[in-house]
Amino acid sequence: MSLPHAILTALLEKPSSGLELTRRFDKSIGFFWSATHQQIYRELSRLEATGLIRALQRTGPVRGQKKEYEVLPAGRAELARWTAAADDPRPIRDPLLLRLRAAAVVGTAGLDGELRRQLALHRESLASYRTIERRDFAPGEEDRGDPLQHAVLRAGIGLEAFWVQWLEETLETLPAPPPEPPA
Amino acid sequence: MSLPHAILTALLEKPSSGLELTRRFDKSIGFFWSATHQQIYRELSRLEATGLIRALQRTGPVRGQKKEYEVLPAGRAELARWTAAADDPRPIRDPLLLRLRAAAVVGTAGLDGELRRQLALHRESLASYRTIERRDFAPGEEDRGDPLQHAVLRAGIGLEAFWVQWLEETLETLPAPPPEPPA
DNA sequence: AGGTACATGTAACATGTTACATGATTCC
DNA sequence: GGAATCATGTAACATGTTACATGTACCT
Repeated sequence: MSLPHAILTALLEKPSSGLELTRRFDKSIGFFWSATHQQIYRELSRLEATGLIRALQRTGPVRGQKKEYEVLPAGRAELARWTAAADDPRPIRDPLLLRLRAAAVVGTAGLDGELRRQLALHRESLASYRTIERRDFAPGEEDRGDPLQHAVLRAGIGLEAFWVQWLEETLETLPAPPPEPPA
Repeated sequence: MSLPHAILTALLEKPSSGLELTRRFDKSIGFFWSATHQQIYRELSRLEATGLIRALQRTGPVRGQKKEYEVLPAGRAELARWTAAADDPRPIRDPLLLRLRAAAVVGTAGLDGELRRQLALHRESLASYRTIERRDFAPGEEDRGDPLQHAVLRAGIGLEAFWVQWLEETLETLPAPPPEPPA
């Protein structure tokens, strides 16, 4: 039950329409909770039906016309409750680890290349998070930025850094792949 | 599409019935890909229908009677293909990070206790993974255990260690919670 | 009038979760 | 024969993904 709360948070930060939310879920919020516009519209309808948000006044509900939502007091209360509620950490669930386990059974052919590919992608993510950190949380300058938002970003950086290091180590333990045949 | 491949891997390691698979998904495989028995039975039916596995001979298909499956050559081939296929890393998707972002908007009341709870749980997981590592991958003793399986375990250890460290850091940046009222 | 971007939505399906139903085997 | 355990399954629902449908606003 995270998506409704993600939307409540986004709407509290700034009342928005479905499409605007979709764009924000492609950027900052989407770094740790992605959602498509179909999910967002479905969830907006539910949140409105349960009285946690409401649409800002409009003459008639016409398709194709922008519809902005804002959070109602009940929505803010629900979000505050959820923020501090007991909820166990998500168990690890990663297809790449599954694939290593499968490779232990069916062989490592082609695995080396895929691990290098993943490594390159994680290095990219890591670099982009670090750029954001330098931009939004520069040290010294009188603590710009919310410390909680900084903690979230540090989590992203730490996780990407972990994967980079783990992939480098794992590539070393892998048997060398066959050399590329000359063209 | 990871569950079918998780099942193929498990069945290659050892042909099993649905319930036996369920138990194995509560242990080693489940550390990085969990599944309930309902999911497993549903997927076993599909894998059998698509010719990747088959049930070992039985007189009549009776409810309540054990049914063992084994992987067919097509299943092994599909697993090998999937192992080395290009598949982008899973984006981060963690409700706890969402909750921190929400707390930046609705306040940090009660957050401290929940972070400490999460920290305790991650410390437990970390300790249990390290115990397994000492047991199955003791150094020196002529490289017992598959290096790929060891890499998977190192990922679990690294991720739990990351969360422990991150939670410790984050708790320090949090404003102190109100003192407990005396009983 | 046509194209493009904006904006909201439906439909169908895949995956994951929760609750419940049914039968077989073993032990007392 | 009743309880506990083993074992397979159905049903209903929640969540997430993919493809498609419909309408508005603006520019040329």
